[in-house]
Amino acid sequence: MVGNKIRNMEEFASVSGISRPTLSKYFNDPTSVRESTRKRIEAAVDQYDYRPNLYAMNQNRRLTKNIGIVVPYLADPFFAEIARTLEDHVLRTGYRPVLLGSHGRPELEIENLENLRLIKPAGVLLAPLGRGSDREQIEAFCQDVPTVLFDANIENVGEAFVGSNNDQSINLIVDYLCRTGEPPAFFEMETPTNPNAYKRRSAYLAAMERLDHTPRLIQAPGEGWEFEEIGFQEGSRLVRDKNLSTDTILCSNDRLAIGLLSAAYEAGLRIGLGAGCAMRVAGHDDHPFSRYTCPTLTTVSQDYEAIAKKSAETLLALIEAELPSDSREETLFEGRLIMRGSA
Amino acid sequence: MVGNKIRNMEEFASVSGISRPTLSKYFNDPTSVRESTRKRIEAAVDQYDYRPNLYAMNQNRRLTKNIGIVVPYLADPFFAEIARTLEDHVLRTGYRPVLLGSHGRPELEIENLENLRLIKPAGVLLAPLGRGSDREQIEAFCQDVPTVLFDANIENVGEAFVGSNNDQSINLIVDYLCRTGEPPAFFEMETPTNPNAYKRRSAYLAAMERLDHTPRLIQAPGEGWEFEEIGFQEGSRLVRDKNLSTDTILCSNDRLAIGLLSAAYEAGLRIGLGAGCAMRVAGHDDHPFSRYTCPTLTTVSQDYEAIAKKSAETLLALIEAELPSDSREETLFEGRLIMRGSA
DNA sequence: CAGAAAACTTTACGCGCGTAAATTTATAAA
DNA sequence: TTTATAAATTTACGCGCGTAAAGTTTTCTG
Repeated sequence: MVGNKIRNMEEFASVSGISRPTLSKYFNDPTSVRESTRKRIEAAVDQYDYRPNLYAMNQNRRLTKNIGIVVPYLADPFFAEIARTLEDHVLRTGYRPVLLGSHGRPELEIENLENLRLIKPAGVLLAPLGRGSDREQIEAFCQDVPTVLFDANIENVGEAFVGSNNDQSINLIVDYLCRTGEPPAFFEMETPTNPNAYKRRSAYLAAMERLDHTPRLIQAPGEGWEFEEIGFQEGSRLVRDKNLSTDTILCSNDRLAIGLLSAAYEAGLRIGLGAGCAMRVAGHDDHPFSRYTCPTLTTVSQDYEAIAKKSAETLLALIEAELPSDSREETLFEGRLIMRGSA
Repeated sequence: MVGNKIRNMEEFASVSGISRPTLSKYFNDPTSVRESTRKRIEAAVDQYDYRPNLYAMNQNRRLTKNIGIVVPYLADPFFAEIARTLEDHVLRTGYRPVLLGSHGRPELEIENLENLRLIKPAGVLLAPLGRGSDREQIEAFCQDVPTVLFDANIENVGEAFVGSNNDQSINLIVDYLCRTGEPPAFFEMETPTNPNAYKRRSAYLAAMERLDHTPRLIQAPGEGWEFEEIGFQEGSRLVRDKNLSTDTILCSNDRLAIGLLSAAYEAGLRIGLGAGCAMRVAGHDDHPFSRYTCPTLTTVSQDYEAIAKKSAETLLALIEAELPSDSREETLFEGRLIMRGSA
């Protein structure tokens, strides 16, 4: 440890014996300098504990090493988990993730994008709110900043989309449910926030038709992101009225299912597929909490890791290519059936 | 909308008819200019859609308007929720929140602080990991950057601490449990990650002693932040062995309780305070999911809003005072009993 | 309305780094 | 070794803004 702290790259250049332009190149991209020089620089960095001023670095660069990650709702463990995975992938490639949550509010989503503009990100990974999103503004943003959408698609917005194949996953679970008991009714929100919900609804309708069963939609009223509460309220009504033509309910997502399970429990209704059970419930997403519900929740898993990996890789490829891709790539990952106690 | 975009403050000064130093003052603190000038500037900002370059702005400033928020684990809805509340408070005061999660990893916690250094934050709100935290490094950081700790305390580190009064809240729930049934055993992690856990343990022991009951600790093995899983594992053992001297279990936090409830359900054990129930379970924190467990979880609420508000206010006062406070203030909020179905 | 105080303008310099161009040095290929 | 090529150095300028100092205008006070 040397007494005086290095104040800028100029000083660091003189003490390390390496010219400032070369140092600048190194800090911009360590692989852009010869290996021998890189080692010398890294030794000096360790010795003098120097780190370049982030603001001065980014001021004159057209693009920074920042990558924005925007999710609709950070308090939802599903998004928290996928955000965490994305952060890891971004970090590993030498970029700086900047995580922003939109708290379910469209105006905050736009504000987040505006704030991201200020930090001149190399690219953005965006999981849009869905229905509430201001399509025009997001589109405008995507014109300026390379953006990959994930989780929820907005047609023709962004350079690519990575999500899961709702047709396949809903088919999978409908098949399973029909094979092991009565055909399911579909439990969803009346006005879903998320476009996946619409996809899942039509996938359900198609699957039921294919299997020659009459579909049945149960639509819970309510707005916002308190899905458990919405599922609980409508679930309570459901178990009270008991005028259902089936004993099996497929929920549009796990959080609704969690609310429904809670309502059923309160009503003393036994859920599961064993004898003595009044009802079967299945979900969708393999939410982190779905293995601790009572009973544990049968669901379809989304491949978090694959979605995160593919999103990050697509964006980085886009950034490195330095030009907008000519075609908009859509990647869908398949769900896996997770058989647990509830159905 | 005028055709050409304004490229810098110089240009904006000429088109708006206000000198650049005044504009600079305005963007630094809108209240520092005369009201009439402020209105003129704001009109011009709207008209020309100009926003100053963040990097150039921050480069020469000793401190920025950034406020770091660091939490140990963003995938825990408790922290996600409190982080959200903190963000709101910070935004309202004209600062920019920068949210970072440590993913339960001490080295990442330090890295987060190092990254925060780079953006020269005006202050930091830190919920430390606890046991795993590198005390020395955090202490060094707090020397340089005004920091308020919340949720988990580290003795004499940071300018202030805001958390909840574990003595009071544990007393509250122990009292309640003893009054309504058998005195509780205490269910916790063998080696808790969080200092609150230690506080709660001793509060439990003291409360039991005060009430002339024999305390009983149940200590679940396991490391990391998968509390539900740890609670589930130890819970399964517990309901299998059934050699408990009481039918009432107080969990150190709600997430452990969620695991325990799940284990009990799997084992066919009925939880609650009614007749026919084999066991009572209570938690601590009023975790967002605790109202959807089966049965719903009786617990003690932490006052998220109050903790967030006080933390943010304390930090801002500190920043505005521009000098380290002479005494380290510790604020503890009281918990409220949330009576639900499980106990 | 005068005088003082506050707010603003003009002028000028500096921050820490990016980056281009010309030159020198190191490395690899023949 | 010579030669071609890649990499590093030297020199120089600019980015967009912070900010200090001195002068000017506006606003406030009585």
